Amino acid sequence: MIEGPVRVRFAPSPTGMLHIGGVRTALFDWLLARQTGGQFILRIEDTDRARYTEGAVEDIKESLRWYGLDWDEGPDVGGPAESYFQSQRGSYYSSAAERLIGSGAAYECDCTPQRLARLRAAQQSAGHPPGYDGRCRNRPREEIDHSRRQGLPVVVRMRTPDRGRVSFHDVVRGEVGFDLARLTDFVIMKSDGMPTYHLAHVVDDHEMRITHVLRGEEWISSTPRHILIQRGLGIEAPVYVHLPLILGKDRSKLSKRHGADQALAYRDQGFLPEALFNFLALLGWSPGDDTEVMGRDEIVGRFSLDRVSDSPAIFDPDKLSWMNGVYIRSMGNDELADALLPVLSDPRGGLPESVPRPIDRERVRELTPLIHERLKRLDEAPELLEFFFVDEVSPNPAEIVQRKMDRASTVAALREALDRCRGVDPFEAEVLESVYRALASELGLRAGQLFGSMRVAVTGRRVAPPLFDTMAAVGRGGCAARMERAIEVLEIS
RNA sequence: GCCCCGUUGGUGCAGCGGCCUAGCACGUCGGCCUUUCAAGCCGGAGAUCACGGGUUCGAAUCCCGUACGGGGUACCA
Repeated sequence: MIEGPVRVRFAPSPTGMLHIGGVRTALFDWLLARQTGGQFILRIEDTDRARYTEGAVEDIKESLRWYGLDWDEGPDVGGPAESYFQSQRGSYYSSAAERLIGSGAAYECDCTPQRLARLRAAQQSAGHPPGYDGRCRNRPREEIDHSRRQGLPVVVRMRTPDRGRVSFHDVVRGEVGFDLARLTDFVIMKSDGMPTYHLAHVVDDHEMRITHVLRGEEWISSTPRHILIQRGLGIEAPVYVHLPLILGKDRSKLSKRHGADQALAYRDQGFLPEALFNFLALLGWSPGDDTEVMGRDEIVGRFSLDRVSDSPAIFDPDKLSWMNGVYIRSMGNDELADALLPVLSDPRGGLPESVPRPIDRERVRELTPLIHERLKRLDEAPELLEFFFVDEVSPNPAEIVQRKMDRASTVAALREALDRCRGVDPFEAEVLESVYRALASELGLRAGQLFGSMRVAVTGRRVAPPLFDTMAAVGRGGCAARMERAIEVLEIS
């Protein structure tokens, strides 16, 4: 447990749609902030002009909102450290870079990309590790200024120690050490005047008084660079928490191949944010006992960094589906119906276009109980409810005929069923059941035989919600018409 | 190549030196319920705790090595 409020940030780079791994990181940030009464800050790291993607910032915000991760400072809500876009915080980075140059911790470099590429190629072919060779370490100021006037690109590099070790404490992994000899002078200011990630986030985390840095494990090996920059600037390091990566079921990096990897894809596939929240919380963390289904508040209460796993978390879509089903079943009827309405109305994947819009909300509320516990994802509803909304279904004759029956006996049974249909009063499940149970025994049929034929006749499907509830919902007229149609189908084919 | 991290049934997680004849969940198989499918309930199969050495009275748990997996090694984050 952490004593005192934390300040944590989620700092995505708007280079594409937000990935599910990013949401998990943001979730852990958020949990920590809410648990300790601290602040969760959203900061946009848009220092890479080449990879900037239009719409990515909107996607990040929309994703966080859908998952219920509200930020206390950042875009749209502002805050004391405004701006929360790195592209608008240039002066912080340039003055930090100047200080580093002034103290000799960093220096300017006018090596061209071509030279660096050649250097790298030579190192690789010679079997050496790639890295900057330090050509500009002691170049006189005038030479660099001259290059700048010539329009040559000039960057700022950290002067890294040639030997020694740097080590830091990671909450998840403990003491982690690196040999400085293999860390070459890295760029902190690019030639376009933008800082690199290494400089920018260190400056901002300090400026924004971030206490805990939670990020993916892929960052652990660049942490020594961040320590070096902090030392150069004379600022204190935050607490580092490197979260285990999320891998697919085949233990490779999560990607489109594993199904949805984009944060909002889950919304579009009919998952509930509460289910994803719960599921994602368990990716790299566990409460210590066998509890799995937990609501937001319970997770906020039980979350703890020292229970974060140090081995990768595997994303199991089957388990997510199961959990989503659990959350769907826990919803109230009207709540589910209201969630289903937009899904059913969707022109793509919703009910057929022939069903007039808007879809009747009351009707959906009546039908929801019939599919409630059969649903794992909201987007399964249109398929399950379709036959209630269309005028006619087309039953397959082979499916109407049940085991140990033939066409003739089935037709005879359906004729009787159709006949009884007119006399059922009121036309409700309970009455229907007693009428048709009686019919089955009169005909010498097993209940399953009669009901099976009727089910296919009325719904057009072999698998459907309980027959009599379904019939009551379809109504007397509809049931009669559909049974007539089934008899026809059997007779003409 | 080099550096860093990891390794418990098909899968996810629990286990933090004796309570482990290794627990829970997903999946799977069987049964009950039953008009189909679900849901629910009951039960089963499934792990020499990656491998090899140590330390210890005692190791899934600590140490070393090997194998395998992952991450990093940019004027990307």
